[in-house]
Amino acid sequence: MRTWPTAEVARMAGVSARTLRHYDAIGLLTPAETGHGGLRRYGRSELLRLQQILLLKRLGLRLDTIADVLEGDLDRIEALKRHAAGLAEERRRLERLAATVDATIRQLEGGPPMTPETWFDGLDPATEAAHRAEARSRWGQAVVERAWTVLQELRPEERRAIPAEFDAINARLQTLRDAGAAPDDDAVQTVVADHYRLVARHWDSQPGAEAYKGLAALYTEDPRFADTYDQVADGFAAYLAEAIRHWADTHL
Amino acid sequence: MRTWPTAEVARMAGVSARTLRHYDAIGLLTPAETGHGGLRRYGRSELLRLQQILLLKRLGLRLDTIADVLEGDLDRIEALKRHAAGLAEERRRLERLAATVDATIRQLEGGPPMTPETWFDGLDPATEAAHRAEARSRWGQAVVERAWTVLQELRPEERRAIPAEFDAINARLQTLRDAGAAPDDDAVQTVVADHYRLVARHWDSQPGAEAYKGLAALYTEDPRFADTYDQVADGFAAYLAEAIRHWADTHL
DNA sequence: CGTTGCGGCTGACGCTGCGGCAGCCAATAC
DNA sequence: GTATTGGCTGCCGCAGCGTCAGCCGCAACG
Repeated sequence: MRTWPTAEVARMAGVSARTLRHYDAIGLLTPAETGHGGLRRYGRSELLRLQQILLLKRLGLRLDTIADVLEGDLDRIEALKRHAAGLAEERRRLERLAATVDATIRQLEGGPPMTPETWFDGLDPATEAAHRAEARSRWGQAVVERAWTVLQELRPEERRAIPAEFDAINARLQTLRDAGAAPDDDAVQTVVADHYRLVARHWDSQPGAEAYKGLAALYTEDPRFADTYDQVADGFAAYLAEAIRHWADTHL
Repeated sequence: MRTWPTAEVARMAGVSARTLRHYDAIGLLTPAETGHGGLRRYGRSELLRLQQILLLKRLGLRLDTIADVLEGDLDRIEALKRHAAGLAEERRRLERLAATVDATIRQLEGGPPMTPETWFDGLDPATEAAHRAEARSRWGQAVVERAWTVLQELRPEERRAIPAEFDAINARLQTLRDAGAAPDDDAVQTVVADHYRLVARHWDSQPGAEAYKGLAALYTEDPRFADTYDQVADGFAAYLAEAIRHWADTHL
């Protein structure tokens, strides 16, 4: 049977000799014979297998998955469909991430600040779940989980509307703060009341003092939130949190 | 000044202690003080820096890029815009790749075969360029480069039309082959003449014998082409190549 | 006073798919 | 005799940590 040395196979297939050695090392493509000081020689069936490998690799399959497919442990079509699903998911993730990046750029350039519905965008599902679980354990189920599910269930036009309302409230607060008003100032507390009503509208029940103050803690202690709020103005998150705590203590 | 130990910072920021140590190791985030057996303590400014780091990381920036940004060596907006461009490119790549995967699935399930314009889809630009360069060196500039540029410059409706014409020719050849006709059979050679005219139509000049035989070599020796053609029927690529070589020898 | 436990530390390996380099061997060409 | 191919075997590097393993210091508990 005709056999070919490494370099020739590499040239024919358009891959490097290093790659062929690697495939040998991981057992993906074993030469037909290996003798005479380790010289590899590949036969026709190895070339065919290499074609299959490169075809599947071109589609983005992992090498171990390719091995499974070629060993018959895995159905090609099944594997490719799973792969396609993964690709679709990755695409969606990238789309969300790109949107978040664009929003950040606009914000840095002086546009409207980043909005709540982008807070969790672009995280992969595992990270996202971990963040939510972690947030839950820190501030209790009530605060984060409800806010989260509420955000998820809103219709798109509602989701787009909410940030603007928060922005408006933030702007009013920032104006008062610039004017030197303390967090427990009456004017500030009036705005906080609006903030509470806004939050309550998207809660599935009226938040109690604990839950509302938990939200305040969220603003300052979770860097993802704190950062967003502090980009309104430096220290704004702490200011808002202080105002909320005072309002909750006096009104709830 | 108040300082916090590793674990506490980790909890506040929602990252692992290991991550903080890693950031220290690569010089991205150095603790305010490190004493008493290597104990790390972070101050307020380190926390702020960590917030910045996590914000940028969430947007998908690489850690060394983040370092550059935070050191002021790189403009945030500039970096983010470059990143956004990269994301867009990656998305396009994934889209093309997904299309190729879908086409492959349909083909494996018995649909129409993969078409020439998907051959190079989903490769990253560097790989693609390398493949083309490599193909050029093997079969000469004329064959691959022209075919490639021609494919690139076609209008979409033309690109969609070409594969069908090739498919039709392949089907005619396959019929003859099934009937036992040799590659140099007159009937086969007539079909090859049509094939030549089809190829010539998309070439920027009439291919000579060498170029046309180079194309035949491409069909059998480049796994990307060979695989596609052999999925018409086993050994079809070799059959077609043989027929082409004979026709070229007698007609060009 | 010993032990357990917690919280911290420092390596070092693992993952993915090779690229690239150093160092060595064998056959061939000059 | 020697310079050139062409092949081989390690091993490092890449991104960003997760995950041990192994050790230290300080506290509480029996």
